[in-house]
Amino acid sequence: MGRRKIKMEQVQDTNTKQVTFSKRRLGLFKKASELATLCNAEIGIVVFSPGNKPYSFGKPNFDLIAERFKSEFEESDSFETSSYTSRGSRARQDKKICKRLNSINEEAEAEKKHGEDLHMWLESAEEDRFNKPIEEFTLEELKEFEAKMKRVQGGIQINRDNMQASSSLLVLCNDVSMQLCK
Amino acid sequence: MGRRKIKMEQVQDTNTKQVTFSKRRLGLFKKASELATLCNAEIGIVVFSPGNKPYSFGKPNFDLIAERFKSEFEESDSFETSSYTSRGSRARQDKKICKRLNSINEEAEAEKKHGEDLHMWLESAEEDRFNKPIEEFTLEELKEFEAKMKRVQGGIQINRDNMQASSSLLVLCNDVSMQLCK
DNA sequence: AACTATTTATAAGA
DNA sequence: TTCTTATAAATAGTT
Repeated sequence: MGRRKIKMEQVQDTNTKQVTFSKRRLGLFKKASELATLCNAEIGIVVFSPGNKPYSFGKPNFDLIAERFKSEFEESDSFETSSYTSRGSRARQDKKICKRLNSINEEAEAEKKHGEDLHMWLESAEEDRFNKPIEEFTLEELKEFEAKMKRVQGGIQINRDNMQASSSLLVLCNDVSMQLCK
Repeated sequence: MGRRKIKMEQVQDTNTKQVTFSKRRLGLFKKASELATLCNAEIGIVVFSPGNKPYSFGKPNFDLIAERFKSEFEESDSFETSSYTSRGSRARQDKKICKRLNSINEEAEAEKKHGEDLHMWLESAEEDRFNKPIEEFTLEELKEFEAKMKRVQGGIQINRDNMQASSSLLVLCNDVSMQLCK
């Protein structure tokens, strides 16, 4: 997409890489915004630059949720009025949310679980559904699958609403990290 | 970017919107993949379709992205916090989330939704647009897995990144909701 | 699912 | 860094 076609590999020249990152990050966010608008979709993106600076994007309902969180935080710190103090307070709250997510991650011991997920999935797929398209899985089969997932992971529930809630937290973190690092 | 320029507003026709979503979500993920490759950047994306189906993308994987949140916030926050005050605030947040989760959790639809969500998750593994070198699993494991999935569904190719992202997200969601609502 | 006419993104260059 | 522009890439409407 430019004067020349480029290889899909890490750009070697540091400066060029930085320029490419800036341009493409903006492009990506624009695409995300369009997707959200055109399709009424909810999107959250986090990007860490090669220099490890975080950038994020979120649209649109998650922003509202994030706003709610912010309001709550500010409410709880109503005795502090200077913007400096407020920011400190915000940061503390933000940290707590992310710490919670993090501790969850540690507890999960992600690497191991991934392996177990894979094996579980394999087992489930193996049973008797050889030529069945995914659309034909019955609710019973799906429930059985879920039961197996639970055994492996000790209680996973695949629930859309929970996912949304969690995503809200993640996106809130994104939003926060963007502000902190602006 | 097509036969005609379109207005940046929600697409009205349901079918067209679905097609647009599919095309653009893939485009977005491809862009994200390129950005990650070219600039050695880390990226995480969560997208909910208009039908609330979750899709995600992560490179190198979702866990690492989440991990990055943690370190960023610990670096940015050197304040000590009164646990009393934060607990009050935290509790309010928790309550809000619980309320939200509960309100959405309608008994009548529960079973159906559950089945649909499982279905979604299975579907999310179908794409193979962004293959990456294997890190967490051995090549043998992946090949075996892929072979089995193909037998089951007649040609599914697993996207490791997407699967990991989905898996991680599920783990996060589950644990978050458990902590918040119990 | 494919296919193009067009629009959009962007690699180099200024 | 910001703007310009030639070209690659994405995609809206079509088949």
